[in-house]
Amino acid sequence: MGTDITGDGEPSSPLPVPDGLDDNGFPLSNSPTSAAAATSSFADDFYRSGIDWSSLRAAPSPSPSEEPGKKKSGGFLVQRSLFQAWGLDKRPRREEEAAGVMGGAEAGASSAPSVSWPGRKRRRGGEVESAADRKPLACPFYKKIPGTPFTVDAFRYGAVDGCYAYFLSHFHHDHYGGLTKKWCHGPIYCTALTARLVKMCLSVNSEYIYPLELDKEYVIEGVAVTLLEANHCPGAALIHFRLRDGKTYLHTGDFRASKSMQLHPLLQRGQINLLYLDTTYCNPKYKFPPKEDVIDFAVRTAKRYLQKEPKTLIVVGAYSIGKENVYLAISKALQVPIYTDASRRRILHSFGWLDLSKKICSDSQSSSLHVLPLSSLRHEKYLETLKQRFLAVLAFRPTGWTFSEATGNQLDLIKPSSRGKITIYGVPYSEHSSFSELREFVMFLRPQKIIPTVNVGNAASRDKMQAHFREWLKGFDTTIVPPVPKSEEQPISSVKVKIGILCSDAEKVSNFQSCTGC
DNA sequence: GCGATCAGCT
DNA sequence: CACAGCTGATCGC
Repeated sequence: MGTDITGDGEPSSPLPVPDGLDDNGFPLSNSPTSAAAATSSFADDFYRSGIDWSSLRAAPSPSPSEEPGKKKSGGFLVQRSLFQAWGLDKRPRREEEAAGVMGGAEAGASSAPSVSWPGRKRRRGGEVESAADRKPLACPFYKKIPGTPFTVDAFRYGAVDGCYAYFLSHFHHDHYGGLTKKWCHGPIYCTALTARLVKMCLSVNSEYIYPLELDKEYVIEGVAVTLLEANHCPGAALIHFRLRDGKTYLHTGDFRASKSMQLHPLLQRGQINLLYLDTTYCNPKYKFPPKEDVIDFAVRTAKRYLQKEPKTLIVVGAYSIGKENVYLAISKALQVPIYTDASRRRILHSFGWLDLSKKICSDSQSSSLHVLPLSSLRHEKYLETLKQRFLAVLAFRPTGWTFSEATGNQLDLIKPSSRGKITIYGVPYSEHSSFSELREFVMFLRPQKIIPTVNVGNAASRDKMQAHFREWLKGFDTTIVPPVPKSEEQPISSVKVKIGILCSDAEKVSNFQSCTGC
């Protein structure tokens, strides 16, 4: 598909990787299926296309004469130096173990390998390896940003060789997995909202956390970095990188593509060399309506049920963060406060989203609108206990999975599941792009190359996605319009923001801007 | 006991 | 299917 972007030549000799993984962090199949071949051809394809992935590779044998501290450009980056520079000359004592090498759910861990590969610890049926025997996880190549010392959402691999800056796209478990209060592998860059959650919920040391404002260009390790609203959960960001040589990459983290994104000056047609794409629903079978329509449907449904039975408890299922607009809209429409437990209240209040905060109450008795973990919607205990105060329960389970070929965009065709006085509606409220939204986004952007970041654990699924990408980009030449006039050395940034100074908590809070995507 | 991780599950 | 977790078991400290 793409033409050579860099002409930088072939990557250097591969890093030593743990047994059982290829040098991109993909598991080597034990069985002689086509999966192994397809895996390597997938990765090879990216290598062949001329992207220089070598910058994230440590020198084959780190030269002892290498000056401590980081090298800004050229040559290899040696992680060891960074630890020395920080006086943290210590690798983690226990490397993360090789489990879910595909990087957790967002990488399709469960579709990847039911095969177990060497290095994976077995706990059941068989011998148990000791922790010391375990091999470290390899960071998969699609989490690394070529030509930079950056990774995105790569916290479960311990210290990643050559990585000086760890970006966190948003605060969902499958992206921050591995982040704990013991984190000491390097600075973490994310939005201010995500930064607060990382500190509050994971107790990560503030000295490692660097909150960035949306739409502001920062220069980090010589690379211009801008975070953009991702239209996913509060604090979620697209990450835009502009390298010194003019190459431009966009990492979508998790996002829901929208028409308004096309208006962003950094997302103009033909300006992205490499797109790391959230391909969660990159399959034509995933159709769902705009979020507004789903919210409208939930509000209408709630009103209808309340009319029939005024003593109805409305329940909205939600993960830690995300889906706030569903229950906020119901709260506003029905003029009822939102009850949820203390831990979620703490998180929601931390958003600094005043409209939401003022609706939250801590007394379950005084509210007929409750927000629960999605898992509680299965257990009927909670619903049962509340039946003492309410005569009926109407629950919403908002997820992009709630789709049906038949219903498609027709919300009124949704059939709830009912048992007694308890009714549960699965509503197709998605915080990821639908297939058609993905297609429109990609066809607008016309990136030179696309790396899917979700559903990559399965070779067949990767091939299907690549086929879609080819189709979408067919007929367009892949010449990238330089985002800046091609002339002499470009200053990397018009608005330079100093990075490397730790903000005080007060500064970080005052920097907070209300969540535009909410 | 506590925190972290994993298999299994939805 | 698997969103983005949760649960219970297990391990190291």
